[in-house]
Amino acid sequence: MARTPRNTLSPELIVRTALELMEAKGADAFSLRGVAAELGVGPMALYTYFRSKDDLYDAVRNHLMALLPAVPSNAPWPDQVRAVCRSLRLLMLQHPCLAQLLASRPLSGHETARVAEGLLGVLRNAGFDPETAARTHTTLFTYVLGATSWEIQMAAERRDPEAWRRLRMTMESLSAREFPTVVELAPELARTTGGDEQFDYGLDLLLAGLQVRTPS
Amino acid sequence: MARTPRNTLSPELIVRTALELMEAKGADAFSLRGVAAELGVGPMALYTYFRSKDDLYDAVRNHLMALLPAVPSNAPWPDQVRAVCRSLRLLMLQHPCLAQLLASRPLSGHETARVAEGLLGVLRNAGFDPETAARTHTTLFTYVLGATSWEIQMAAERRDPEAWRRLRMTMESLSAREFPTVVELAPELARTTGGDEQFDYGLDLLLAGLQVRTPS
DNA sequence: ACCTGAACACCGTTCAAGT
DNA sequence: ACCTGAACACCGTTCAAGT
Repeated sequence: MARTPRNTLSPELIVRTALELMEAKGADAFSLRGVAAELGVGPMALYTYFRSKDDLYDAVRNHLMALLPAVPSNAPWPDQVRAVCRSLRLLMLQHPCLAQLLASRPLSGHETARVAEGLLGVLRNAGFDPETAARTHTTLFTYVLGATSWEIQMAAERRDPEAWRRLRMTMESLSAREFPTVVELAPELARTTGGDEQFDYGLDLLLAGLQVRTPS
Repeated sequence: MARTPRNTLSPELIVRTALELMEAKGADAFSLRGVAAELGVGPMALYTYFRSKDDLYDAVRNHLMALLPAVPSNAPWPDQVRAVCRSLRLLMLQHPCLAQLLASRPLSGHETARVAEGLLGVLRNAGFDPETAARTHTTLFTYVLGATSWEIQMAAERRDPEAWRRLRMTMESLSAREFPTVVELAPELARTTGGDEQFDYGLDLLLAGLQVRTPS
């Protein structure tokens, strides 16, 4: 690793390098010392730009959340809601570490403001009162978070042959007397661990429930 | 810490001690060396019972998931679904580390079989076809996971004065031109970050959407 | 089998110092 | 201001050895 000359470091460069490392080796394997080594500087060089490792985590999370596209205008509100939720899921799928970053660290507020603004605006324009709009936003956001995190985890598990073998093993060894339905529906369960169809199914359930309460 | 005599260690004792440490200091601060110290043994003593730290994580997760109560029989199926989802949420609230344990490590399959069996059985008895039952189970499970994880994280943030101050600050400093709806609905948003009411709101949305497709 | 003790290859972070 | 280098207090885990 060549030694980097002075004054070539920047917050953006560090965030970009950190993100690359997280996506290459997984968010767990990531370390400040690793980033520093990749940049060809000593570990302490990073402390000029970030006060701590958590600070860098926040910066990476903000960097990723800023990539969220805007809400499409001129569409029925259910389609707009769908678009926001799908965008967030897609971003998480493209950057799997985002799920962990959103779940682990306290939020500064800025990152989630964009997705909140998108959803809340759509819901308010649709005629929902403030309380219902806020409740619906939290529900939709946490659904996307949970569904996509689970999907990512399951996909990772399928890629790891050892973990996948273990899962198949225990699924097959489940007592048909203790878990009759799980055993019976094993093939269906395997097919519903992720994918666009599964995500949209849950999203449509929420939207269908919401349309019952539609104002106007 | 007194030195523990031989043959007093057991997997159960280690799991219980690990769980206590995780709940006292948070899942992040938890370490094998810490557990060993608490038990009054050397770090390597634990390796007789667990092959690795991840192995111990799995054991703690299994231990917690086994605490899930059974599904109430003799009730309308929507009430049964509600009961299962609420039980899982309650378990997560009582043991906040469970959220992280479910999200971080690959699953052996055994832990989730019980909640799956409960939900799937209820849905199949209600008359849903296998595919719909499986899809609905995944949707409900991931909703509970996402909603409760978020709730726990927000509660932790409120307890940390520094993090809470930062969040309030950025919420108040949000540009009213860039984020008009978030600024307008700030009080409502603050009230919908968790709690029984918020959880049930989302759950009822899903159930309402589901009842549209009810067979029979 | 059950457990110890030293050692290895890591961490994040502090502190004093250099430019 | 920007960065180095040594040091501190930790990690999980391996390995050889003891009982």
